[in-house]
Amino acid sequence: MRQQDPSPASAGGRLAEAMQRGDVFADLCPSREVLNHVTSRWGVLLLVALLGGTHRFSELRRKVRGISEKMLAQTLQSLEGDGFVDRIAYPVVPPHVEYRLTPLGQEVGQRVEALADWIELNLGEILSARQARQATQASVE
Amino acid sequence: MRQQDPSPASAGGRLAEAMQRGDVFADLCPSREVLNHVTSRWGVLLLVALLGGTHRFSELRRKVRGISEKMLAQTLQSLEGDGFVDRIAYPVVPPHVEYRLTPLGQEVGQRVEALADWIELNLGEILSARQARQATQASVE
DNA sequence: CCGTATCCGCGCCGATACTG
DNA sequence: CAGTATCGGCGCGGATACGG
Repeated sequence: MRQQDPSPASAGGRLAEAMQRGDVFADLCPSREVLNHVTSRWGVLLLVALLGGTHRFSELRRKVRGISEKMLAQTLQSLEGDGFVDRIAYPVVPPHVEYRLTPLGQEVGQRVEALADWIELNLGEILSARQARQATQASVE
Repeated sequence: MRQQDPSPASAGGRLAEAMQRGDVFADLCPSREVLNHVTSRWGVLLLVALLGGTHRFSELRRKVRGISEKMLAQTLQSLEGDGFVDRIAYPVVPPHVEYRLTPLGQEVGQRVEALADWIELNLGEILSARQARQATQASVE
């Protein structure tokens, strides 16, 4: 191994430890499954949307523009299954259903938003780094 | 809209604002593309691995158990393209190539690790929440 | 209004073989 | 050692239609 001092930049969390054992990568690993739900295409956006408070099905559909009913229902179910969202159905006609984050969901949602927001904030720097590299490439060939 | 007070739980970042305009969801949106790279199946694991320091291609292949050469090369290229990793090739035979995080990559990597580690830490609570809900289901039907 | 069911195309990704 | 090239399965997810 190249260097095993545990504190150069990252302070190595449990994930880093688990990587050594190789048991993070089995796709059936529960934490990988949860991570996939959370970082999935629509999971990220739904968590951010729900950080804004309780929403109805149709409200989420409008707010998360471009999502199909199928994926909205499916993603909400997976997040509900992980205990991140609560589904509250009022027995009226026409049906009225509300979704909101559980305390657990708010915690994970904040971390997801922290990541997404960082990217949004630093997008300029990221893209200009891309430019610089393309210029280098051009001068080489 | 149900509630628009901007400070119940999340303090709403730029992402939340952008969602209203609907320009976060275009799949060609650059920030969505970067987010997809970072949260992709192997992107997460590579960033965490590289938080541990510089690695060679074959070292990453061993550390991130289960990844194919194709996906390793491909994911590393996308991360390099976003300015998150540096690729250093030494012109010797046999070839010797090292990968390490840029300062930008360390920042994003820390946020990814924060998310992944939180899940790992709270996995017990997540799974027991699932249990509780299944028990509820069983008693209902 | 809030979903479920079905069909199906497209792209991700693993396997394999090959190059510098 | 460090990749690229090519093929092929299969699952994600969009479109559509239907039910409570």
